[in-house]
Amino acid sequence: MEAQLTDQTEADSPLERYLRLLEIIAAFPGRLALADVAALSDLPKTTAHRLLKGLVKAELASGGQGGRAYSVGPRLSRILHATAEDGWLEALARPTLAALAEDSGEACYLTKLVGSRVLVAVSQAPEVRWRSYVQPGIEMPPHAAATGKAIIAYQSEALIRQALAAELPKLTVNTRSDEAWIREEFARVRDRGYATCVGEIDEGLAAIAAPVCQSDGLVLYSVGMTGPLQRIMGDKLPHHLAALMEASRALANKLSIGTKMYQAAVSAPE
Amino acid sequence: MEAQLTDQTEADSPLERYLRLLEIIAAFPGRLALADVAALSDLPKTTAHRLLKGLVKAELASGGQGGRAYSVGPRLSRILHATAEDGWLEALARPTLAALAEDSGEACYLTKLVGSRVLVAVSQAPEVRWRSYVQPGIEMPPHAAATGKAIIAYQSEALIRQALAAELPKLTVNTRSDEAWIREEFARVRDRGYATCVGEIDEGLAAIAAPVCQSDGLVLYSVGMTGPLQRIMGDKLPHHLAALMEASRALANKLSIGTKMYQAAVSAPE
DNA sequence: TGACTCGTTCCGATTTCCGGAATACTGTTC
DNA sequence: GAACAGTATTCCGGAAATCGGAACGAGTCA
Repeated sequence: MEAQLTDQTEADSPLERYLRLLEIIAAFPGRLALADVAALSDLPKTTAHRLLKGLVKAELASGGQGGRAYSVGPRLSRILHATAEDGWLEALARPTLAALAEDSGEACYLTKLVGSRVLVAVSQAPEVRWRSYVQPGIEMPPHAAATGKAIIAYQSEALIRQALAAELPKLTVNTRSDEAWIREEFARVRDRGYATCVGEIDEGLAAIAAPVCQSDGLVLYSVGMTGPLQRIMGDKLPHHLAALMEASRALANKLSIGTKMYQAAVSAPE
Repeated sequence: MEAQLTDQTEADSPLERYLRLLEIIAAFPGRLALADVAALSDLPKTTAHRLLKGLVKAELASGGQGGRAYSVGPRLSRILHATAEDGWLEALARPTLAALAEDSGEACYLTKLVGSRVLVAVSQAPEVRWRSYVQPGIEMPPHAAATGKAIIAYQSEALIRQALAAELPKLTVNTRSDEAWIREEFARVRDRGYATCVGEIDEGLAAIAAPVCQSDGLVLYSVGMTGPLQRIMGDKLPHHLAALMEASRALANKLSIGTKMYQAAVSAPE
């Protein structure tokens, strides 16, 4: 072997190999087959195949099976988004949330996906009066909360399973904890484009929520509105829904630019 | 053999463990010590320590040594930036590049770091006439091109070594391929804040380039200007350099908005 | 000083990874 | 339809990495 030059290269751990492959498919997203990856990485086809399968299973890469065109999976984005201290997010989302809260007179908030959990990132109560307020940082149950459903329903099967593996408490008589129903509910959410919560967390409270879709189709955030059941689900529901969907679109626009700038800037040199 | 039911016990491969740790430190950046990570991940201290060291060595995480506060490293950002279609980048950079090209009358372009290679992301020729045009997507050699030097000179030792491990062809009589000289050149680049290429790629061509520095020091892009040697390196060089540095600052500003919000939010109590 | 916690190193048992050889699955050509 | 090229995928013995309990230095508080 001509191992003169490769000799000085540092230890080639399995982790390093995974990352090298990931960088290769990241450089040419969606246009590399197994043979290409193997050639570019100087690895035997067999080894490249095994490593790629590992990357796909970990959701770091996607494609592979039959489609034979690998690209970067959703997990990287999820990790980087989870790092965000919510300062910049707040600055971008606050105006939209404030307008939504003012228009509806209800509490509105933005949630984000952290691992397989859904946390409140930014919260905004309407000016009018103290009605309700959603504390930033609290966790939204994926099977009951509108914002929880609105995010989890759009995730990969692996992440959905992970989310549903957690304890799913029956909070009220309306709460459904059986997986079959929850999956049907997720299908309804995807079908309608928004999620609801009708007395499933608190008997008198309802909520509606919409996913915030990135340009690449990933859903890492959702925007929600909550209040007394009659006020949310009454005559004004169509109006609330229209405003919510409009807010979702506006946020998608801002966040898709803001997150990319944030990703460029995050991480510390030393 | 028939392990259909054991299917639900997710395989806990080493890669999966690495990622779980990474997600944990991503969720609480800069405030977790080893013991915390071990507790949150349900792993023995020893194992957590070993895995974290692996993450740090791979530049997926940073911190660790003594500082006892882990956070997400620069590598994830690099990978995600490599995958990003350059649409948003183009929208942000095009006006600045156009102004620079118009002012100088030369071809100007923005390059980005992809793995350990430097590729042209956005290119802009001056209106005046056909002079030269740099094709987006082509690779810039790290030892000869001004834009290559301007990015690689600011990277970590590991990435510099990786970049210089590639073949460094002697393109003209002026090209230097010996590592000692290249590292001195990188030091000069860091010292002056810009890079040059004087007939090192084509005998009659010269180029100048400046890194686009994020406010935290990370360099993922550089902006360059190229043209005939006499026109670039002649009397107008000071003017070109000033315009280039100004363009670099303008681009850095656009890309760093996220960081400033982040820092404002982080400078909190405790 | 002693008790405590922290990060770190050591090392045998265990597990995973490695990659050549062989196999299965396409779609194309004659 | 048979032969063929080009894929992706499985098999499996040898090699190498990982695992984590035990033990070690360094710092801290009482």
